[in-house]
Amino acid sequence: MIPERSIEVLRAIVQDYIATREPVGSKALVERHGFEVSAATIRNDMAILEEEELIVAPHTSSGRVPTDKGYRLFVDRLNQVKPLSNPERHAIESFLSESADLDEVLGKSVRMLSQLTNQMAVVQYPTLGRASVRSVEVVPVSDTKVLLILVTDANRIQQHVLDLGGVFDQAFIGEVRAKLNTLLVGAPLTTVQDKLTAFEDSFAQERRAVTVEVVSQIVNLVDANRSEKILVAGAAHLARRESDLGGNFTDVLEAIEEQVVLLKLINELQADHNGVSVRIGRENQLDTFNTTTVVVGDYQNQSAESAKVGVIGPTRMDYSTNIAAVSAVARYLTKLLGN
Amino acid sequence: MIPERSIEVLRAIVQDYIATREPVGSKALVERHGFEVSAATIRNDMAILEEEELIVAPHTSSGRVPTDKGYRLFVDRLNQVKPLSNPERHAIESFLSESADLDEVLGKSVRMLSQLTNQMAVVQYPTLGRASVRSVEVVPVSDTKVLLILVTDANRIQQHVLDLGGVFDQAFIGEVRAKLNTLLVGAPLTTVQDKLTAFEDSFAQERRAVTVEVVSQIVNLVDANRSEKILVAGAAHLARRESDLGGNFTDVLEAIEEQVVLLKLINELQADHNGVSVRIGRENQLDTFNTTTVVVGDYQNQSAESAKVGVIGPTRMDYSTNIAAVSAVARYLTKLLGN
DNA sequence: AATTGGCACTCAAGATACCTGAGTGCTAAA
DNA sequence: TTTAGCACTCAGGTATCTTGAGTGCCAATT
Repeated sequence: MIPERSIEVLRAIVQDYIATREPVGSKALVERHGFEVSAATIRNDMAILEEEELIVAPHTSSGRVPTDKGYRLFVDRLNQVKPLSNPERHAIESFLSESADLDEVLGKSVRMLSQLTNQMAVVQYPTLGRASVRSVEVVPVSDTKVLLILVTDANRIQQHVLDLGGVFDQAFIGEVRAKLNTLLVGAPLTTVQDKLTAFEDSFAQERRAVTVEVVSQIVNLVDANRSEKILVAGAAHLARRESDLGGNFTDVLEAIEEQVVLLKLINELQADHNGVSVRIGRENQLDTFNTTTVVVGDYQNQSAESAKVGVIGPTRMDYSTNIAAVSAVARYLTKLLGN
Repeated sequence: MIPERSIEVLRAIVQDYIATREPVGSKALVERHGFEVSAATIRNDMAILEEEELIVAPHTSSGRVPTDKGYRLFVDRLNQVKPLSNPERHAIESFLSESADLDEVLGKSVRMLSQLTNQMAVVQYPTLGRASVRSVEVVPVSDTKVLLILVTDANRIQQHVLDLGGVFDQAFIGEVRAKLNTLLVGAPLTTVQDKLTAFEDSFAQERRAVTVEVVSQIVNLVDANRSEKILVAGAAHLARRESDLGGNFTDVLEAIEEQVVLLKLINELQADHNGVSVRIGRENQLDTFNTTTVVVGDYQNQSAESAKVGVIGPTRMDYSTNIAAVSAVARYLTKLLGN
């Protein structure tokens, strides 16, 4: 077991290193934190920490720097989450309070989280696996085109413009709309495809081609609901910390723009701390994200489907602030979208 | 007037510098380009170019580097736009051919342009100043909420969820919808606000509060149409060229995320070369964009409203490729959205 | 008048050496 | 277990040299 004071020393090292970016030495520790022992004693403690691989010396005889494992212990045991300041709480509330559609809410949230933390922020769209169809609309938008609208949730609307390939009459559109609604309203998304198998059969022969197209697009909309999508904000913050990233900043940015890797990354995390979960450096198991920490939280929408919000930054980050902010934004999102 | 050969020397310098990133010297020029004169002669030509401020020496006695003015002359007079390769053309066509709504088309376009050029790409949404209302839909999405949909254009749909603050009956919704359409269908966007001034008066007293809200949201949707929006892709490309940007990469990224500055920037440009316009370095008149070149083209939608597509990169960029790609994407967008 | 060879000159960038000081690890005493 | 003392290490700063690519200019040549 690691002695109490050694753990305190680790906390001090993490705090100082986060604050100053300099490897921190025994003397500075004694001075800046109220340790009632001499530097030599602290050095003994540091030897223990080094033994446990919680800190390392960048080169023989320089101060120490926390390892991923050190940060981990810090986050798990030492980090008292500092509550958001009142202005910050207020900002979140008023910023997100005006009800709006999903795109707006998520867009605002991710920008706000980025500002709050000075980190790059990400938010994932809910997947709606368990949701069901609320209504389907078919709206003419030109001589030959209609707009298909799929409403699955008070905040979630999907649309697609469909070219019917010829002029259509109003009655036909009405028929399509009525039949679609009869078939689909209330149906769970997972069953939509099945329910539509016989859809085109109920139309006159010459209309078949068009109705097939309609079905295929509806299915696409459903899939789009399921397909995972992510918003990102604050890339500039990440760029500013480039030097903390050990040079592979470009790779990180690329991976994030790819979205696929990013999705995988944030979906592996399961909430623990205050509903927030943290992956530090190599814990991400991806070379690209070797030097980054990912902090994510869950939020739930109306259908109790959950998705992630979070921030991504260098492992040398202000864990207290970031965990608090992510946790707060996740809670507010749940409040707002969960009704 | 600058002698013919000196101009050729400038072209060679620009090409070599773009290719190698090294300041280029007289000897290398003679070797790599088929000048039938000696290095000393080239040096005389270079003296002329320096006199004209088309090139500079980073330090006494090193090779030369083009100035903004040098690039400008290169772009205006020397740069024969290289046509896209066949695979590239094909990629554009097939990539964009599947008709889809505006969000999809623009999203795909900007990513493709970024890939084609290896630069950060941007695309602006059309402003629709001259467009008019095609239809308005009001769709219930929950007990107390409706979805307002404004269709202005076959490819342009705007939506907003509106909380009515209480339970509503179907007949009322129908009435709202009918009256809105009677009033607005065919009306130019600019007149929508006027047409709605008396809207709420036609409803029973107890409904007034709700209808006022409806009007205000419709006006918002119209404004959102007018408000300028931009998509960005390929920030990683810009990051990779960070060193060409003279260190203010972070500022550039920040300004681009701000969107406001970016909008101003690209809207100042008027098409000239092949329908494409180029701003080089200080020509942007913004310190932040001192070392970047912006290449933008116009595209038109159905209502003949135009918007911009383009790329942003360091002044040291491959002008031929970038101008060609921007021009091609702009043309395809016009074809696709202009019908 | 344009071109060229020759030559002295400049300066960034790399190599080398040296110094300094923060910080360590270890040992022996308290 | 803690501490003072001390020799040791090494990154990073500074100073000095060297090298070579490249220049500007001049006088000779075409």
